[in-house]
Amino acid sequence: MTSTTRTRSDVKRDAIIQAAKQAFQEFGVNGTSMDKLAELANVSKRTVYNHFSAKEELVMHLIKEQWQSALVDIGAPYDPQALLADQLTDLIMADINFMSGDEHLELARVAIGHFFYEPTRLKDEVAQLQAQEKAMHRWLKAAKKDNRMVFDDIEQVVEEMDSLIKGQCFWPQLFKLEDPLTEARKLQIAKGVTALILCRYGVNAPHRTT
Amino acid sequence: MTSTTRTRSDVKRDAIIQAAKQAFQEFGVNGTSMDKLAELANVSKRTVYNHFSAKEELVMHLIKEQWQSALVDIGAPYDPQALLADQLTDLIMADINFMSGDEHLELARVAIGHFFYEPTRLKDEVAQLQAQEKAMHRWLKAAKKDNRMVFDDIEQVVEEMDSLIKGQCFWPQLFKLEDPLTEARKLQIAKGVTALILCRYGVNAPHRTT
DNA sequence: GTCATTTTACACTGCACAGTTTACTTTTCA
DNA sequence: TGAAAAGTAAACTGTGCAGTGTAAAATGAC
Repeated sequence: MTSTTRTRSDVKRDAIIQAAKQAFQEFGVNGTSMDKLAELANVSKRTVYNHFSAKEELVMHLIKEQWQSALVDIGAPYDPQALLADQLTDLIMADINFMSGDEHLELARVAIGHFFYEPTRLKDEVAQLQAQEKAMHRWLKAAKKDNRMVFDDIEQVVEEMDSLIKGQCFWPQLFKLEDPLTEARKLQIAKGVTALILCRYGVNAPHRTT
Repeated sequence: MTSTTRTRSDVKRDAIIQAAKQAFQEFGVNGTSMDKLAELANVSKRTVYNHFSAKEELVMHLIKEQWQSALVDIGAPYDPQALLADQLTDLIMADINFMSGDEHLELARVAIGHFFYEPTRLKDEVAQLQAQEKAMHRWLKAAKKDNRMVFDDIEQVVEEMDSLIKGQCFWPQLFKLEDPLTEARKLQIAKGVTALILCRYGVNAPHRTT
């Protein structure tokens, strides 16, 4: 058992972080007073300030450290032997699982809500996420080199896939406009996106010139 | 000339509305005090309260009345004579022009920022926008009946198009992550979406079973 | 020119909330 | 077991801001 958080201090700290994550994502940073937060964490307000010298520091801890550590490496390199459709669906599923996972969604809600009116800072935070797209990038490039896909502008393809995925698995969930996705629904979406992309850019499909 | 706003009262009122739209979208409702707002509008604070009894009322005026009146009817019914691709590109262009128009973008920023942590109210506001999708809906249905498109689930097709459009013409602009779209770029995106959708659901394309 | 309406300046109330201080208690661990 | 470290409750400070009250001044209709 590596998990038992040791000192009482650590236990309290975790309680604060969990309560903050929960409250900030639900009511927003401005909608959560430090008194309310302390109460939710079952901790005295002074203890909160012993761990985080200011509210903003707590917010930044969530956005930087916690969100950082929620990042997942989306693996699976291109495999010339396997079916394109299967590989792509797997890649997309991995992306969907990350994007629509509770941890990511909650922290994204905190970050986006907090930086909504500060485009510069928001851009910085979002930038680190774009790294996730690199796996898709590499895979597409390999599939093209292997002559199983055809496209001029890889950025366009990535953007189209990204839009399709986020539009169905991220934005509606971020704003709680829709219920969380079931596994079946995720797979259905992944297959839909795969079909769309391969139909257009897979080698068997007819192409229209841009 | 129908435009000369008559009474001085109306002039002031307009100044307040314009200043509020500008300030709320840039700094957020909470980030704009009534004193600051009055100053921006070149109006005394008391005058603001003479026109709108509370801050929230001003916000709701922007979101309800102003946003309402920014709605555009996206016309063009299905035409069995014309090329599918041309018609669809036109429809999408109309959608893009609306979605990424300054008026819509600014009011959306006010509304989404204001209701970020109130999913229920946000859902209501967003719902009225979905009406815009009806034109696309009708067109797709007509094209299917005319045997020039094939699909099982029209909702899926609409959602895919919507994701593609918003992902490239709305979300990045809403958060000011990207520069405003040029006309050329809009057309490029519209053609990209058209190609993707027709390749998959147009009658000449090969189909994969879901 | 006069009277009603509207605007303005500015002082004022009340509240919510970030952050601090104090006096006291509990936990840790050497 | 006892001293250092961490936690607690509650009162307190200061600030920013929504909204009000008031008396004087500008505007406009007739």
